[in-house]
Amino acid sequence: MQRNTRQKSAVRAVLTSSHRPLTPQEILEGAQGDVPGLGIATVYRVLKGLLEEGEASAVELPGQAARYEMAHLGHHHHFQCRACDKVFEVSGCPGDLSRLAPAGFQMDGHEVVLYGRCASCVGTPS
Amino acid sequence: MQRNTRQKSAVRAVLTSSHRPLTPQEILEGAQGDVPGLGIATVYRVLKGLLEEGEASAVELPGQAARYEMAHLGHHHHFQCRACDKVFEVSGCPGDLSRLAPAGFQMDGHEVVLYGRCASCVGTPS
DNA sequence: TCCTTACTGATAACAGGATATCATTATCGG
DNA sequence: CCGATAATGATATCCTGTTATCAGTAAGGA
Repeated sequence: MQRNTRQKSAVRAVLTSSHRPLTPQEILEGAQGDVPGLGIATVYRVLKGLLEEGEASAVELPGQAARYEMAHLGHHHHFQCRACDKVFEVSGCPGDLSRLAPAGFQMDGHEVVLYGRCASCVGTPS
Repeated sequence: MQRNTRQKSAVRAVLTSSHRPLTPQEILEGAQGDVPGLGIATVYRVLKGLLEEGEASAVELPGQAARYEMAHLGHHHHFQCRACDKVFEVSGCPGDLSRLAPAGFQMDGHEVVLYGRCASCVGTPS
């Protein structure tokens, strides 16, 4: 039987209110506002459950630990700030890139990551 | 003083002859053809040197350990085969993607990864 | 050729991210 | 309100990729 716990709700709330993918650590810190004693193990357990149920999805970027976001309908990409390392959603998509695939290769998907400075870090010295 | 060793030459040769980014493990196995006793520590040491001198560059893909390739001039991307996991070079580029960045963000680069099946894995059952 | 010392190989140690363990807590059907 | 048990928190453990250690080896200038 599946129970509704304060911990699970808190994790879900943090993911929902943040409109960018979060690391388990960020989720932990955010959810501890609601559930002070929350532990990192629980965050991982809840995330695992949300992934299995399709409620959340993992976001993997080059050279980075996985981040998590609530599952959205539709294909989208991400922007990583080189100053604060936060990852943001990007709604657009360059479109069909299969023309780039080498001859004889069969392409079925793509990932795009944009890099630069987010609105709050523009102008900040590196 | 810097010495030219058989180990260093072997690593360089493997990277040069393979036209795709290789994991340290793949480099080890390839270079052991030339230098049977080669150890993984030496592969990492040589790679570190090549990176510092700009001879090689690291290729990081989402959720993957770093791979290495000899430094090329020019911007390019990669294709990862979902069947054999090998990574291949892609010469094209979708072009300027700054229109995708959220308003107020300052974009200075991008990464694109294509997924699918490489020429040798097309038709292979998953 | 000899000698200095950079380099090597084996392996222990490390790093971090994620999972397993286990006694305790708290959810929720009855 | 109880009681069975799912879920939790603290922490040990795992895991994989990478680096440090150190005695032994070999590159290359003299």
